[in-house]
Amino acid sequence: MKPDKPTTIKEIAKLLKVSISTVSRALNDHPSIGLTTKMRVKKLASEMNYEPNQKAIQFLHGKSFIIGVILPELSESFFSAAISGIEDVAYKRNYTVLLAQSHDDAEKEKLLVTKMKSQRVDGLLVSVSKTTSTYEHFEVFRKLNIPVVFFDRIPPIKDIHYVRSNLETGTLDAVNFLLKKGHRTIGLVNGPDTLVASHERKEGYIRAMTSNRLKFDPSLIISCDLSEEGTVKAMDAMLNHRRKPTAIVTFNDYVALFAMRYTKSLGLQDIDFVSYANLPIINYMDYTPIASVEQFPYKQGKKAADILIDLINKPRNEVGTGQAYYNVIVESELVISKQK
Amino acid sequence: MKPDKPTTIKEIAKLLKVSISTVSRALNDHPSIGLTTKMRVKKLASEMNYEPNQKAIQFLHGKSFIIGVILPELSESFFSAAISGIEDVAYKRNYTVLLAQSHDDAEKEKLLVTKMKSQRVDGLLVSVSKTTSTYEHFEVFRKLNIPVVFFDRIPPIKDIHYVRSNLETGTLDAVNFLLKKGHRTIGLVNGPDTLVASHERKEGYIRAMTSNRLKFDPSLIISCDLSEEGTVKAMDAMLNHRRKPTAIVTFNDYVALFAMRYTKSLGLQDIDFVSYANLPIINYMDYTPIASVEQFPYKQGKKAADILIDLINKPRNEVGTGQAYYNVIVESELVISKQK
DNA sequence: AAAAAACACGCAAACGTTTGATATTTTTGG
DNA sequence: CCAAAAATATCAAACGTTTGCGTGTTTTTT
Repeated sequence: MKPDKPTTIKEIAKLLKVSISTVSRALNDHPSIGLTTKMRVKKLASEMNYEPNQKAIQFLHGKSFIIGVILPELSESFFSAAISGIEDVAYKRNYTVLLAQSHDDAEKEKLLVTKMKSQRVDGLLVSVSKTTSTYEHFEVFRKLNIPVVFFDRIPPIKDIHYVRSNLETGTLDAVNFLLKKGHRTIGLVNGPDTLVASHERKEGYIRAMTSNRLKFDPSLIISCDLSEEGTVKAMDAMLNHRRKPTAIVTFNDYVALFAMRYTKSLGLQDIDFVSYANLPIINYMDYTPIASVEQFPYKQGKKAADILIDLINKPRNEVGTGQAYYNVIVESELVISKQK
Repeated sequence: MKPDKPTTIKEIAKLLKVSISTVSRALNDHPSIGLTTKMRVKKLASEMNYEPNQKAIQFLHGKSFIIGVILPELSESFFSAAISGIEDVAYKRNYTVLLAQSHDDAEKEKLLVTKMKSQRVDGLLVSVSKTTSTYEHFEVFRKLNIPVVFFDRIPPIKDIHYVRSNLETGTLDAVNFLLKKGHRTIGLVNGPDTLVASHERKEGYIRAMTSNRLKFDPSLIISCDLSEEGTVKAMDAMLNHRRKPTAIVTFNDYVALFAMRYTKSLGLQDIDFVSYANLPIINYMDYTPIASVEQFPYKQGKKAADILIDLINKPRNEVGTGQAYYNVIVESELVISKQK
């Protein structure tokens, strides 16, 4: 067996003594090719294991059928779930996925954006890194009219397409759930005030309290830096509060774990925890939150990819003519843990 | 701002009134272009935000600078770590990564292989799905002389390149470690006998015992199906063994968790566990194995990608002329947990 | 001062495919 | 049986870039 170069349309044409264009059209079921020729061409093509050279095709009409995806960390289960959603719609709609992780490094992210550009991706899906503070590197894509859709971690700028989850409603549900269980003093171990996500949790918390005609006590919301030490410090404050909470909402599952481990080490067993994210690991924990706000990363990924591909195939938007931007909110939802 | 088409070399040439080839050579620092022209060209190019059209280049010399990666599940931390390794070398060596998950579905895997082929990847990195039992779909690549490197889950066929870990030495270390701690009766909750991985663990176990002049008791190795129920059943047998083990090696961290949870529920606290994989989650557990066999997925990914890219750039191997295959074993290593 | 070397640049082909315009053949209807 | 219509097939351009070869200048060498 020779080190074959892949079969080309040209060779098929030569062997069949027809023109190149005939072969091309035959393979694409063009109406102006006779049935018999079509058959002959297709037969030989499959015999020769012909596979159209996508590079040539992509080059020809300036489309790559590749979407670029830049996200911070695949090892975070949120993102690995999201990428599955992205992949699934991409493959369904005949695109392939060029993947890259920024590892939460703004510089790496910039570099990746350039790389994506030179690979001529048809569109870009981005969840920005934690350290990213400027956003001009995405402007190139705007100039080239290549759509960019942000998801989950979206930059604080105007006129962008994005998909994100709304934690406010999830938090509302969470607090309502705890209220219904009879809790009256509910703490919130929140994240840094700088995060939008912290703000949403807080708002949801407040809405739940006030809509139940309960007074909202700001001192029951304590921010932490999400580390174990930070969590412990926050929990200390929480447990020494004059109104000691009987239930606590934590910023995410890790904070919940830290907090639960700490309360347990103090011999406290009677605090109910509710958390966010619903990581798979909580299924393996000894003590788990009694409920979790699920953000549906798979769904978010799917939605984002769908929008991106829609944008790619949408008739060219004239920039300036009051472009519409997709701003999709995937509602979060409270999931009550199966009690073991 | 018009909906720009990207700048081409041609436009630069026209504006500068030089030939296309001059521009091309200038940009590539070809020696036969004068310094002044080079400067002028480069200046204008960057002003016009020129970015070479990779599609055209790739098409021209039939190289895509893309490596395809097919793996079962990104949500498994082994693979998400591996992909980071792959990515890192790929980017370092100027390749990009086309990613796809088979979700352990053999059919999907086949489809993906086809897709990768038509995208004309320069090479393929594969960890085969659990359900894959035939391997002809990879033969196409062999015919086209596109290198394929398997990693971790490698197919049982000859003449392939692969990178995998060797669990035998890790197991050896693990058992030795337990022996040194004074344990004399050590159990092994193993996986299904059909897995190579189970076999390696068993061999390591046996080697450790015999090399320490201890009699090897086959009844202390119990297979399970890796589910929670299966683990419990295996543990039951283990705990009712006439020689009740004081230490147990488990097939992986999940089995360890199940087993530990079960022993704890029985009020047993004095069994030492050693496990495999070293998942990040064990840092969050209440009871953790005292040591873990690490398989270095990041390193494996890196190594595999390096080999793949080497193969891509290696002068065309004439098939038939006694080709050499890379068979790399990444040794596993025992990691002793930091005691909290 | 003539020949040789060095330098700077341009021409045109090639990569594999699609596609609008055009040419050839077959069929149809009168 | 002929023109017109329908069916079938071909031609050639285009996509953006690289690169071997050729050619016209300048500079250096003897």
